[in-house]
Amino acid sequence: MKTKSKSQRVYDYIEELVISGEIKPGERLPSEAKLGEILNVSRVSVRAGIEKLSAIGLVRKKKGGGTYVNKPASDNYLSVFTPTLLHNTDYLELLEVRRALDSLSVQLCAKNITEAGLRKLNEILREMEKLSEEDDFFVLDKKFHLLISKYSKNRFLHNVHLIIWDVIQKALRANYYQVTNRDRIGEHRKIVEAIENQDQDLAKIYTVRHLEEIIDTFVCVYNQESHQEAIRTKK
Amino acid sequence: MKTKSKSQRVYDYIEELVISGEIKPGERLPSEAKLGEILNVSRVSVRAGIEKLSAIGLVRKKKGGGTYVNKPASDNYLSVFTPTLLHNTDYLELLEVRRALDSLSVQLCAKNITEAGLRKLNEILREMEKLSEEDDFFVLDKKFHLLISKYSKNRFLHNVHLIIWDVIQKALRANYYQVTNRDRIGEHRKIVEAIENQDQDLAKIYTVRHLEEIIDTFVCVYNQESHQEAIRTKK
DNA sequence: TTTTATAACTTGTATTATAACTTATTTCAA
DNA sequence: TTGAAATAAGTTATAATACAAGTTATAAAA
Repeated sequence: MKTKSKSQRVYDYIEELVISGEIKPGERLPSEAKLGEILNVSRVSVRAGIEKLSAIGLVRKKKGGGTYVNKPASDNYLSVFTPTLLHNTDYLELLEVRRALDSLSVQLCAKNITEAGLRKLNEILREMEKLSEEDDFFVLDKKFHLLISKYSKNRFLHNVHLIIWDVIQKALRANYYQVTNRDRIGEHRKIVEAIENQDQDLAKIYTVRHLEEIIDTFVCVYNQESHQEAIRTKK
Repeated sequence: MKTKSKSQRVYDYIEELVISGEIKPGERLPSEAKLGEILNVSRVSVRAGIEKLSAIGLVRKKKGGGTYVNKPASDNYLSVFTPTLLHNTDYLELLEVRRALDSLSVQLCAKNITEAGLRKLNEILREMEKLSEEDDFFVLDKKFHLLISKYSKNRFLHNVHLIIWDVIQKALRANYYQVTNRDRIGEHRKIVEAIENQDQDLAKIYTVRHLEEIIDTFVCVYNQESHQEAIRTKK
């Protein structure tokens, strides 16, 4: 029989308090000192347990103010997954998943989009046209696709998209792949037009095509690189 | 300008080491004392940062032995997280995402499945037929679909599926919804047959149908419940 | 060479102290 | 009585030190 560590006991105790509803989102946990008293452990162990809970986003700590149970659906919920997913992720695999999920979200978006949402999409398109720097394009690209997934009105789907774009962003930073975005703006515009007409099928078609263009570009660049790598190794 | 906490600096530093590949899965981190020296912080702060990383499963601590970077896709590395997702997730939204992702994974699976994989799938089918308890069915159901996603050979997709099934499992435990699985076995068998014939399209069709059956059942049960709820409220 | 004992190292927990920040209370002036 | 400012009390963040408990590397012995 393996004995639980003290910090784990703290973790379990608080998790139970939250899941059982004894402490509701927005409410404050007992102070670290009090928890230590209750569970008969030192403040060090209490802090270790709480640290974990805050890492997974169940609670939020406020220096000097206490520790609070998080309201669900705070934006940073899923971002904790990123590092784990990242160092295992082949970018092509991720794009394959995106093709499936973007198809779904654009369909739902075409059904549920509002006037305000459409204005925002068109605004992003205009900003894209004004750009020259490749880096800034990424920011708009991310904003564009996350906006679509947001208007899918499926929060779980949106959350998964948040993970994905977080991974993409970090992959970019880590230079795991190179992007050449050429003329993606036209593809984006077609998608928006289809959404405007609430044509779910067409929106899906354009989105799949968009993703496949991205995949092709990536595969192309990737092959070039490994080719050059092979040449370098020969020398 | 908000200054980062020291524990966050530790967190970021180690995350960077892992993402950049400087420390690879399975390798050991510098000791807490050494990290504190490097970053010029106390061991308390180092431990706080590492605690978070271990909560999200990026690293694994071994008392007396050191802290190691986790190999990705270790079975337990997502489970810590789920309670947060849970009370925010509408089950229907999740099923909608599953429909999209299961379609993809079954297609890839039909392409990439091995003899051994097929044997395992058929074995699960046989076990399902022998069952009576509803609870045990869930375990097999989960195993079945995760096996398919595993043989998609897309690790990112598989990871997302791991998250999803973890959420489903906890939702079950928390009685957020009721399941009535009736005759899902036949649907499973058709999917396996399509995979055996490496017929990607057919496998996809059966999977979509399977998911839509599940959705229908859920909607049906859900409506009944809210109906009864309405009656209770009236009294 | 293999086994065993030892030493060095590493994480887990406890204690104490102080800094930095937040919240509740009290005090004082208008 | 009200409102603002000052104060006190409470809370998390960090540090330093100590020791327990487990692991790993090294040295000694068979």
